[in-house]
Amino acid sequence: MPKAKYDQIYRDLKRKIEEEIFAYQELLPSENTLVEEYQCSRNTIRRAIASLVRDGYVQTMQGKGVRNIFQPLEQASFTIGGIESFRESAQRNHKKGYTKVLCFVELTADEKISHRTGFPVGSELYYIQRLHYLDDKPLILNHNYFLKEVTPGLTAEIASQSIYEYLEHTLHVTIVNSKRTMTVEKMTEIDEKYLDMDALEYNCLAVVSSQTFDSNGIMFEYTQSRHRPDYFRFQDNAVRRGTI
Amino acid sequence: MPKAKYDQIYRDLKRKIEEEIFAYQELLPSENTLVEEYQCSRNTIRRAIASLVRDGYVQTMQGKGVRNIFQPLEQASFTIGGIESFRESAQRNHKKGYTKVLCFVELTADEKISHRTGFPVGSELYYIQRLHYLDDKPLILNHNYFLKEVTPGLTAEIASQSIYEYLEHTLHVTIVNSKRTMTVEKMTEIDEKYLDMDALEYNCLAVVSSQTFDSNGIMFEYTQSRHRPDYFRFQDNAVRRGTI
DNA sequence: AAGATTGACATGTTTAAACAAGTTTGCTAT
DNA sequence: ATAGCAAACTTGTTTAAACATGTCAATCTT
Repeated sequence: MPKAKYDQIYRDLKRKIEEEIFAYQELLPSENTLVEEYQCSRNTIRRAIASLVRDGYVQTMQGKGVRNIFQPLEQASFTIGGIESFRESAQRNHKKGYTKVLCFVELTADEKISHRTGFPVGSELYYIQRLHYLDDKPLILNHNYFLKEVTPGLTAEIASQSIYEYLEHTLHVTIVNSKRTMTVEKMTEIDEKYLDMDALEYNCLAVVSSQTFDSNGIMFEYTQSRHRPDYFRFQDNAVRRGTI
Repeated sequence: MPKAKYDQIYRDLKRKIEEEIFAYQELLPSENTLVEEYQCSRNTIRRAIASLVRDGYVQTMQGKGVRNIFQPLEQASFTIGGIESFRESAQRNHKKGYTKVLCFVELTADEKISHRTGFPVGSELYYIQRLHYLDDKPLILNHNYFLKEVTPGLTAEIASQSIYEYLEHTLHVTIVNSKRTMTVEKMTEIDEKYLDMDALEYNCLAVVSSQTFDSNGIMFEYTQSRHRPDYFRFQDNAVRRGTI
């Protein structure tokens, strides 16, 4: 599937790091060595390495080399990060997940919705409320707004499976960019009703709001995901400017 | 200060986007046009644009152009994202911030600390507990562990000012990479004591744990930041693989 | 009028080369 | 023995060129 050479090299190096073929704190082979190994130009190697840096897998040091700083982390809980659908995340964590559609309506963005979501007033939208289960526990309450113009033909049936699969494979909408904001919010009655939080004494949720853009640079989705706090974990890697 | 050409172009384009010299949803000038404008090669332009993509400022579209998708966001609350110290964040948000040191001790990592922080057992550490105030409100309770070997001479006095300024300007330690994990945790008695949370009925905190690496790829800091939820906001931009 | 083709132009990938700048190593002159 | 230096590495920046691939509009064909 990945046809670009730099992407193949990136994946191969990433695998070797994850499988500890390169040890923690060890230096990777030099760029020129990798050029010979992969039979490509130095630029292509550097591009693959830049991706590993961005992932927090390695650290480059001018004059010295490229150090492996990857440490496998406990996957105790459900982890997000990157652009990934609930189904993909569930699969990656080897859990069985399913989705219940609580509400599926069409509506037009008024002033209030526009301000909250970023869609222009008057936009024709699908509004979907969904509950995501992982190992039979309701973990995420999702409020989705999709721009009808970009995502025509959406149904409750599709929403109970994977909306993203429908978008990508049927409508050929490609997701390119997603701006996310994470906050902590007081739990509402609706949250309490759907997420089994009685026994636990949390009164807050982790809330992830995201605006998603398609390949035309059009924002076609606004989603608010309300996560049970005991199963929420977000990973991130920040790199000093200049490396990418 | 930024001497690299691609970095200057990146900053200039970023500024033009922020000042809305390029309108939202407008296409930027084509790469070849920018090549003439900035008198550089196409690769250098492409590198600058790649940085803007990573920031979520623009979106590239093969065959079409580069679209500005930047929208100024409400900075109502304290925002983190990127590698930035508390002092820098406060300054960027035009708030006056100060820091109170609650505890400053030296200790050696035992099994328990090692497991929590990722430092090897036996590491000589500074452990610092700090409270960050913004506009006279205590917002963040910080637990810092610094590797003594990399950060010698740290004092409570320095900790009450800016540790990062000391590291960068006095010790010339450059921070390169920071792995962060965000979770939501139940509030403890200590949290309650220091963060004025009585009136509000939150019983949770936003917790950011981070491991920070220096330019030698050595992890020299582990920090757990416990944020008052009503002032916590984390921004992020996820990009589909292949763009960087 | 509708459909197909072509050419101009956009970004995406890859190579090659040169030079800059930081680190390490080992030799040399003292 | 050691301080200093130079050579041989390392990654970082920039240019130039070629070709691939996607988009769009004008034009040609039917």
